[in-house]
Amino acid sequence: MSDVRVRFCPSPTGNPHVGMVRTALFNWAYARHTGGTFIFRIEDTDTARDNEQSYHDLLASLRWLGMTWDEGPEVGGPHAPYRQSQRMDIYAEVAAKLIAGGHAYYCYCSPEELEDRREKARALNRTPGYDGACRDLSADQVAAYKAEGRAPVVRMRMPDTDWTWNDLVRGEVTFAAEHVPDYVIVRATGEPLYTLVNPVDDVLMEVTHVLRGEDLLSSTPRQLALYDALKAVGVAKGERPLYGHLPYVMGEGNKKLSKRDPESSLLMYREEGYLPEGLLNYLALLGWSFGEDREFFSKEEMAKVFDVARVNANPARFDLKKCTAINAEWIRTLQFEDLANRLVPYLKSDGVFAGDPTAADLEVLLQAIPLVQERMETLRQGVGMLGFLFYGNPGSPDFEVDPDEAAKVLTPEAQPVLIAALSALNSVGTWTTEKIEEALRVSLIEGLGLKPKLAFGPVRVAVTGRRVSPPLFESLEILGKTRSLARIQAAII
RNA sequence: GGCCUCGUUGUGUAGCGGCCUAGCACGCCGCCCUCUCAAGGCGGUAGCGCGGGUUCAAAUCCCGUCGGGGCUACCA
Repeated sequence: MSDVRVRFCPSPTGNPHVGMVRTALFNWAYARHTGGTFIFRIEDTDTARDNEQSYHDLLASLRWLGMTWDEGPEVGGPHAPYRQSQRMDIYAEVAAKLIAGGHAYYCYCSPEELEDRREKARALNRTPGYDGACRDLSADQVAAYKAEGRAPVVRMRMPDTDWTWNDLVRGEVTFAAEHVPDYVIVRATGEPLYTLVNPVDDVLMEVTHVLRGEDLLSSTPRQLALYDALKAVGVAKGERPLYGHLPYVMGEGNKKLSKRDPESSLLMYREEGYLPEGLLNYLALLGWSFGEDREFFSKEEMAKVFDVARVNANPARFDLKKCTAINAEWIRTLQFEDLANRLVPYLKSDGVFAGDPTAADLEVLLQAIPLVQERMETLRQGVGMLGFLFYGNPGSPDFEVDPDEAAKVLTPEAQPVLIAALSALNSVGTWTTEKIEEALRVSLIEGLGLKPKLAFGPVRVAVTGRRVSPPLFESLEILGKTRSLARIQAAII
């Protein structure tokens, strides 16, 4: 066990999204690669935006993706609890120590006053940060503010030094002291902010490597300062954590993939029938590469070779087509039974199965898997390809031919084809793919002199309801003679 | 506006001074295979943002410039 400790610490607001998953994946992979510890922490200190549903979605999502955490909600650990909403007393204590040590102070400026002064700073082309007005208030001034009924926030007293760190993915990054003003760590209500709780917990949970989104790059200097202060008051003991800022996952049009974009929603991928393996594989490619021109790999294979140093700094566009292509590739690698099992929930939710499938249903499904496996890109697409095998069963919808398809293919000219097919199939003795194919070829290709497309098209639509279907002869075999003939009969006017 | 950051085909990347007339994958186009659709095979399309340096040699190093993005909260 190495002493690498990384964490994934989302805040439970809204739907889990893919950028978040990518961050989790890189942290997870780094922990597994180094034999370190993957910590899962919930940053729910913003009571206005956090919600319980989102919290549950987060846990369910990581579980679905198969990223197990070593410490965190539901599994516990030496630094429990791992939900910040349950650690408020800790933050209050730390804040008090920081104030006592002179590293933070009460600030009585009102939001309006602050905004006013920020505007003025902007007008002078200065960084519009806090001007330090309350840094050294006299007892009288404090008393006066209190008499006005003002409730103070707590602000960090930033030392007058430049901040440099060696970013794991970007190399050396420096912020000049003047661009990192005193910042708020505790609200006037007494609630601690992200600016406090995040670094404090990283320290308390002994996090060694902070791998997070690029959006937090500019908050790093403040966290370095806080770390130093925590050390000065005896809360922190070891070294500063190392920071690595992962590039954004962008959506269409060079915009950061926002939670509102449908493509960003992890839940959507699950509903559409993306495999965890496929999604994770694709996400790994955003900002990182396996090397050796290899793009298809499992998260375990990724973990074997993953190194933060190889992470790319430039933002990556999320490409749904490529994501889908990789998912399709993953589907093709699945064992028949595995794929069948994964398909069942989708067949149920789309109403193909009324409830749990019967043993007979399962048998048919398993037979049909080889016909559809290489044809579907998502599990949900499989439902559309397989439905015709089950429609008309008790509890399932009735079988019917898509009206558009019927209009195009089941024309009056197709009637002789269907009649010939019906007769030919009726005399097939042993109902096997080979016999079926032979009968239809003899009857329609040789007998009627039709091109294959014109010969089999009407039969395909009559039996499967669609112009695009799994291979016809195999489908007929699986469907069975009785139902096959009945469907062709039904298409004859 | 200020600060930070990023810049290889449409997209994701490989590339770490000569092996690059820039490789791979997805996409797109064409052909083959073929009962439809896929899968598979073969071929094609398209890129180092721009300008200066440094060097015998630059996609690779330096500077500038332009463009994108982020931050600039009592959100995270």
